[in-house]
Amino acid sequence: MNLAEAKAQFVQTWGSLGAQWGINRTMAQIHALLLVMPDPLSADDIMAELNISRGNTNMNVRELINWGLVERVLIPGERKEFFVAEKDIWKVATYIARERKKRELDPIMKVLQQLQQAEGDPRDKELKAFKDSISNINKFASQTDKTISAFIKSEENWFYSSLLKLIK
Amino acid sequence: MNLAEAKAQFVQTWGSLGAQWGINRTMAQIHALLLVMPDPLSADDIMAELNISRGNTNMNVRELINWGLVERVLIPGERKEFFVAEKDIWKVATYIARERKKRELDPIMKVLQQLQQAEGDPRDKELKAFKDSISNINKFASQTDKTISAFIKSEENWFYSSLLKLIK
DNA sequence: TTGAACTTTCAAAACTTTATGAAAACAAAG
DNA sequence: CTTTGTTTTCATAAAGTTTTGAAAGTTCAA
Repeated sequence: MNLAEAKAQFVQTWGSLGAQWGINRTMAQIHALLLVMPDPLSADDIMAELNISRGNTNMNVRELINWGLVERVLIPGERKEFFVAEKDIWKVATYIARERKKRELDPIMKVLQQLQQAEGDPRDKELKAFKDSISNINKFASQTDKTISAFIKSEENWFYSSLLKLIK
Repeated sequence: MNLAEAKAQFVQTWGSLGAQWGINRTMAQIHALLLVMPDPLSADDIMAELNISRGNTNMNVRELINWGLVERVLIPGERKEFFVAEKDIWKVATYIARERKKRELDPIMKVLQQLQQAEGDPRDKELKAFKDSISNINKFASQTDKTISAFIKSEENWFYSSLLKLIK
């Protein structure tokens, strides 16, 4: 397998992986393409490389920027905008963790809190069983939340401490 | 909020959460319903409770059984089949982890192995950059794989050790 | 101010996934 | 073997998601 083939394979694999997660195929493919390209690409480059429309490119690049996985860069003398992906895979993982926590874990924890307040006769066995189930799920969710927060934080600290070294 | 409302809310929330993951909405709703019901339900119960068709019920229950999240139970004197969900949320988490590892992580690791073999002039800078990227992703994937395996294994051990206590 | 280069939006079309329900298959009881 | 209650399958319908591309919007140099 040569370099071009390998790159294409990577883009395609990352794409179908993304699809299995909540991320859409094109968004994952654009991310893969940028991950594998050392230099910034323009919207036109991405369109040509992946054979997708301008609108599609624009939409998905914007979403990647929202997730913090891709950055706009300006190249002096060029009018177009260019894009690069965060290459440090640990950072990528923490950005994804942060985003998914926000979108998935936080909302369910909120609902679980409410469900614990379910009212009724305290001697009702069914009610008791329900509250127990919810309480267990709640404990699990809190534990998971703490773990993810710690993971995200560890990466942030790493970032700030190296920033500190840099400016000191 | 009374018990019935709380249950309905839980089923609905768990359902939309599942949809954000790879799991489909109905599958997650059936799971939630069984989680919250102390006694086994039949296919007809599920159909009535969630307003879905027989085919849909059958398909999604089967998938839940594949994942190990739900079990068929036979009730003496009844001709129908009944279903119960695993209620221990930690076990649920490990079953899901196991299934997702198998479907998502294992295949990508296989591809990454292959991509490291990409051929070409060893002095080519681009090739070198590509191999470096892949190598980093690979390291990350292995680390993740180990962590998940450890998690799955810890649960298995816990299971076997309590089984042992039980029969001893 | 104009117009060329570029980006963004959005309604409609293409595509993908999921659900339905009638029919087939199966299994227990008579 | 036949009837009856039940589960499974599968072609088709419905719902949901993603993509397209043309039009509107923006920016900037001249």
